[in-house]
Amino acid sequence: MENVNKKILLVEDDLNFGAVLKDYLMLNDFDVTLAKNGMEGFEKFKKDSYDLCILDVMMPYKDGYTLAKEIREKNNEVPIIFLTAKSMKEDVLKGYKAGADDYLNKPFDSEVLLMKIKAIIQRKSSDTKAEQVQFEFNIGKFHLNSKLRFLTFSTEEPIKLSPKENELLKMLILHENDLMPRELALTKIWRDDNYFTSRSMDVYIAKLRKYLKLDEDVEILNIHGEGFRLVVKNKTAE
Amino acid sequence: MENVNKKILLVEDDLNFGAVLKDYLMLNDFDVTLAKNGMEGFEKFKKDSYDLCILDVMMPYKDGYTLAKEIREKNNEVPIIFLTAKSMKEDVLKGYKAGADDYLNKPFDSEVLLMKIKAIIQRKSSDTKAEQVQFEFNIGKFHLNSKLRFLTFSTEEPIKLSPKENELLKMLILHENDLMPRELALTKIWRDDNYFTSRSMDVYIAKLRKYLKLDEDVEILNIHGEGFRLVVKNKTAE
DNA sequence: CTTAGGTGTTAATGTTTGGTTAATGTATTA
DNA sequence: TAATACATTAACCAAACATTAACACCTAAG
Repeated sequence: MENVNKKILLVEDDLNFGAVLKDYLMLNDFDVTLAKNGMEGFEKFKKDSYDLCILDVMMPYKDGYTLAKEIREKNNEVPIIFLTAKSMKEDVLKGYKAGADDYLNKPFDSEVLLMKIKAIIQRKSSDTKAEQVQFEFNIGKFHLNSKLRFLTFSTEEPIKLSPKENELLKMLILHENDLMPRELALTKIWRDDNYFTSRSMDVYIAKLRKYLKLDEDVEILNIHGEGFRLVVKNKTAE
Repeated sequence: MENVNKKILLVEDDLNFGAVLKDYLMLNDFDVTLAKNGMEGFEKFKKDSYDLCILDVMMPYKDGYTLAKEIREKNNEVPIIFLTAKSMKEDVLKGYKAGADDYLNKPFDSEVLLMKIKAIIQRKSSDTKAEQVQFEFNIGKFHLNSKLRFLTFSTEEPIKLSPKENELLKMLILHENDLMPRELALTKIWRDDNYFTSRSMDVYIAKLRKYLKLDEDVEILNIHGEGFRLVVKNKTAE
């Protein structure tokens, strides 16, 4: 099934209900992270990248609307579904203003939720997937086949890349000459942004630099505190 | 309002209700095309391009689900909202399977519909819009790329700026020829306004002056007790 | 079952960069 | 002309980055 790897952030203060819902979603092959209040939810959101957020409206410390607004400030793309016991018009309007994609009244039918999730995720991913089918790239005198994870330099034997090397190089190429924010690579590739994943990423940058030495016109530069930049010098007409 | 030019295809067989809804949406600055059944709806869809489709489910000749599927075959992007009198679970599921973005039970509140429309359309357009914050500036013979933190003077090698140098220069440029209050820079960039941060800022002003010496027409002047002013002399037409 | 190879993380160590503070001097204003 | 604001250079420290090595884990072949 295609739900594998789709990550859902579920924020629900009713621990009982939250656990049941989490189990149900995991049975349907989603990768679910449960947070028990808005505060915790936002922490988890910042640390990882999700394909969908399901937020309870009524929560202590930080309600669902407030959380949604904070999430929207960080990320204007990720779909948000609200869960609420009330079905007051004002609440619905408030939800949409906070950037909701959908709204569900409790108690709701689990199959309906599943359908909504699928509909929303499918729509989203088809938006971005359009260009994401590309897996062959030229960079300097190199050619990257990111499907086979082969990096080829002119006529030399192809270099076999590990999954992480491959993903990182691809992301750098997609930002060629431009900043690739460190945080982007960490949340998208490492799926976590902390001190250790950041050190790990440095190691991979070093590995890629070693490969890329074959072409002296290709270089990975650091922008202190921001991220990395893959540059190609002496570019001849493409 | 930003609803102008957003085109909605409304397919509704109840002519009375359809006309009322169309008027309501047009009052809210949408450009609405009304079709009175699925057949006509599909014809109109093929002939023009819409930002949103609102489909009644129960219609003679061709029901809303069938129409939605036909629309999806032609266009996988356009958002679809279903209207239905029934609220049976099966119908809801069927709707999502047909590619719906949302679902509304009749009778519904017109404000809620409006909110859903706005939420959906806004999300769609923001997907493609790619937030364009300004990060490139020209000042005298210099060019500043504040994303890469590069200050370039004609054909020379770019000068790499530190984050603080970059922020400060950007703020000066945004106040070109005008006073940039010391206090503004301290609160925005240093996030604190005291004796030491103020001395620190002086150090950065000195650094920037050194860089800017390359163009004798560009200068940072002090306004005693107030702040600084970035001036460009001998300005030729821009 | 054992082990070699591949993959990724953590550790250890050194280098670079960025920012503050200090030291010293000059300009402005009351 | 004293007090305050600004200017400039240099010294210093912490954080970010770079690189190599060691380690843990898994898988597939022997």
